[in-house]
Amino acid sequence: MKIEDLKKLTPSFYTQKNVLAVAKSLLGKLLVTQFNNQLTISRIVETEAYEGITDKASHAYNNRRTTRTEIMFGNGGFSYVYLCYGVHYLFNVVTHTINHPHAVLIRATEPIVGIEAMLERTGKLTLDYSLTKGPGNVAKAMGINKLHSGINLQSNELFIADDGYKIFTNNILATKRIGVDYAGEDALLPYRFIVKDNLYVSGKKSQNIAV
DNA sequence: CCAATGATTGCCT
DNA sequence: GGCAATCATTGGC
Repeated sequence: MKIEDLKKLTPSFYTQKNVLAVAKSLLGKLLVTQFNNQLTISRIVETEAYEGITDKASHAYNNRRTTRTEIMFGNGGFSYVYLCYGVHYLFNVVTHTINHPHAVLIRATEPIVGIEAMLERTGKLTLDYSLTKGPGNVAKAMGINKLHSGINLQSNELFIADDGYKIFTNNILATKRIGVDYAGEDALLPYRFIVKDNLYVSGKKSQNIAV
């Protein structure tokens, strides 16, 4: 796979008003990073939607606008990366338009290109499903950190592409979001989307992958 | 200024 | 299943 063959998702994809539709559409798309000339690609299999100022689980809830979340208040199509628990970077895609701080968290992917680099970045010796299972692991394997917050997803170093791979609607499951119990009734919203039976989806025990 | 905390993970029992 | 790691950000004083 060559980077010039990959078709980036357009700005109008990201500025859609329905963040749930975007979160679902992102399933099956390719997350591409090329930092320091190292190409890594993985396929998105789990997402979570954060619906702006009315969503108690969102960093932008109640129009809370801070230095960290400022990028969410800008136009869709940019990355929002932040440090969680002082330990893990989580990669989000900003959606909707200016002053509508919606975002989609990428929670799990399936490694496609640059697996050696991913193993090196994560300090793993062998490939198993934990390599890109869970949002912290996705960012680590793809080489995404705080420096990559606010990047335009039309950039060549970080973007999402469509290679024609289709996920059918009946293979998508919606569940409540993970780790947002503090959000009261909003913690129950079915805003997490997963590819049915995909072994990289978070929450299952990892096992070795047959070669 | 400073204490509290989290959109998690992995190791321990 | 329980919990420690670890720190930028946040909000209160």
